[in-house]
Amino acid sequence: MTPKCRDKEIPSAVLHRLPRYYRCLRELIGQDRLRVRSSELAQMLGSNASQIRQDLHYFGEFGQVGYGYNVKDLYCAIGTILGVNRNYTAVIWGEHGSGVALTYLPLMKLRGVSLRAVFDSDAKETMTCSFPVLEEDRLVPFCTQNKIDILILAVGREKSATCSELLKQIPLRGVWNLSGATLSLPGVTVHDSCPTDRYFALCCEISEKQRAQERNGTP
Amino acid sequence: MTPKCRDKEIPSAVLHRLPRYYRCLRELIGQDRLRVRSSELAQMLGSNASQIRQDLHYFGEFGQVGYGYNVKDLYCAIGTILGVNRNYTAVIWGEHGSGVALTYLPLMKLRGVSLRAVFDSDAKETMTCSFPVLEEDRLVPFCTQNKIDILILAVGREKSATCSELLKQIPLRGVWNLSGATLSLPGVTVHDSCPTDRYFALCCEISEKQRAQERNGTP
DNA sequence: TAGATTGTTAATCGATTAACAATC
DNA sequence: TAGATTGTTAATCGATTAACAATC
Repeated sequence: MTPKCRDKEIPSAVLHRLPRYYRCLRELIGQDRLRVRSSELAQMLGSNASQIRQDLHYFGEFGQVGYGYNVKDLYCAIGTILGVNRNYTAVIWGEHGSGVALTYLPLMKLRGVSLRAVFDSDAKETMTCSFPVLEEDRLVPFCTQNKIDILILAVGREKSATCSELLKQIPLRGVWNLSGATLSLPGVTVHDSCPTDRYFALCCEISEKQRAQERNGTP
Repeated sequence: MTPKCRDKEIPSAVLHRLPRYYRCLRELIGQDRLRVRSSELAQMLGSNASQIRQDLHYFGEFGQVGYGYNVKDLYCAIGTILGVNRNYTAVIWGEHGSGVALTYLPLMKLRGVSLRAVFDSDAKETMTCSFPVLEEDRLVPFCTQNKIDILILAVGREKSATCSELLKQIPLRGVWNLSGATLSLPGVTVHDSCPTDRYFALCCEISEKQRAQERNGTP
């Protein structure tokens, strides 16, 4: 039941769906479900049974023909693929409170997320934080000494331009870049995701619908 | 130079890239650039000149052969497509501070985003907020009376199950669903994006690399 | 004019869905 | 056993990239 060691890389579309599968399975465990069919997973995720089987197939054979999947086994297997039990350590680098703000999102309490510190100089007065809030000049030594794996970059667009140089001094494994600017850090896995973009994609779709209505004369 | 009224729907891949184009063009305006080539945009975005031209082509002909694109014109045109000047109004619904926390992200100060209120019962003690923080029982009347367009749902997974009924009572245009749960709201455009998922996708990729290294015996 | 760069069609690539033999 | 459901291959669909004529 251990994940296959495929030579192929995981297709990016599959990789980005895995966390959703993981959440879905955690929910099923909460409901004390023991087995689940690909068709059920598909329904929960608004996807397609074929896709579920196809996706899981990249990692091995987790299911049993005529039965389905064992919920706990599949949950553990996907957890392993996601690296949840490697317990990567993380810090947040924000400004004007954006760093501390992120600690209030449900994310930070999840299994597999080990937040060690927040760097956010001017946050102290405006909100309380249950993680240590440190000064920016401690960023490089702190991350180096504590072998931090992941940095969550939540500074604004303007400041982010100046961050690259500092980040190059830290032996990170990955950066989750929420700043909106483009980072180039050789050897470091960088995932960009600008929260703004999702909001405006939603606006765009709404606006499209409105335009269509206006064209058709619906008042 | 006004966007074409194509009958075709915007392909989802294109729609999700538009906000990035928009950000990119704003940066160029900040640099007082007047014109830009598709190849330059491509480089800034880590994409492909062909793709830029192909994408823009869905909306009309913004460029000039042999010259490129006028930065300001293109910026305005994409703004129109995104619906920025429709100035959709929004509220946030969070809990345990997650709602107020979102107001600290740079998002909320952008043009085209009109945040009107935050509903987050137990946030008041932990942080200050520059937007009105209201009690949850005012959610439905407030949104209805003020004709709120978009609701940003930032409550936790558990609570979100109970939100649907309340949300159905509000005539919203769209919901940006950060809760991780699946919402079904007939007639309302819903965009799901669970911040957790991006973090774990990053972990997954890092973990994959580590596995590959371990296989090859790199210590 | 000549060089540059678009709009647009065609070719390629990857991702999704359908179908079904294998089998518990 | 018979029914159910997987793993897996094949077919379809959509998205990306390449190529080039049109033209400023």
